[in-house]
Amino acid sequence: MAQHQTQLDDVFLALADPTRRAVIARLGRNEASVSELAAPFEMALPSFMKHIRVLEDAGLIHTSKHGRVRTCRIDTARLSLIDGWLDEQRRTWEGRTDRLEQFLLGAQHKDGHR
Amino acid sequence: MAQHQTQLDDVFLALADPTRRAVIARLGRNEASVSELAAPFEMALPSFMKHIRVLEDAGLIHTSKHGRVRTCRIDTARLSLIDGWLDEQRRTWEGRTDRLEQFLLGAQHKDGHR
DNA sequence: TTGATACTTAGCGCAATGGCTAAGTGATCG
DNA sequence: CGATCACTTAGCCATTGCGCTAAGTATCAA
Repeated sequence: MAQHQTQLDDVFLALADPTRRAVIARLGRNEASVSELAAPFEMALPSFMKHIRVLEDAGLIHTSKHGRVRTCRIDTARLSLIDGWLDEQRRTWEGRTDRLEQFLLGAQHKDGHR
Repeated sequence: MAQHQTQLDDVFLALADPTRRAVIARLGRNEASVSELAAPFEMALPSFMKHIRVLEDAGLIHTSKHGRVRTCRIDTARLSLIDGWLDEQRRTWEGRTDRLEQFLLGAQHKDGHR
């Protein structure tokens, strides 16, 4: 729960960057090495590596090194964290609509409460 | 499309903070004034107002001022931007799975899947 | 008209982000 | 062995994020 909070922080923060979203989109197709992933971008490799690290810290990707090559894989489950949060919000505001309807239907008056 | 990118940047960034997610959750129930929204938090009002501004700039909420009270409302449509992006990713990696299955089924060899 | 209320503006401080270069490490190739 | 490749580490720098206080503005209430 408390952990859940900072997990969402990390996931949302990680996705708040076009480079990192592009990496996620790319890894959706298949796994890839760091340099394959970096190729489309103009930035220096150390800069790019920071993005990889951010994604990994957020749990959105996992990486492993074989020889001198680090291979990156997406963790699709982690993106579902967002689904969960979104669903929670939707339940809230759909509930709100229900109560609003009850209010509008039930109390033909002026003000019902608060 | 180009705009779409920075919109996602702003939305994800806005949600990468527990205070702001709490505000969104709260506004899911009903609209509220700034000071009503700020009440549960310990931070100073100017600090809190920055969060409101970030949410508004991201398009996640809209605000309007009547007298001295600024009222905030959620823009549920904006959260759907995220749904769109998530769906896009899912289509990508589900497509990947299909191709992987095709490969695995086409070439009956060693392992079935996973 | 005076005072309280509800922001609002301005500006400070510190930590984190996102870019860079330079130099290092450990494979792999010729 | 020596060169090359694929990162990796270290450190610098500018900008941004998120908190604060102090002071200002505009309502509204009495």
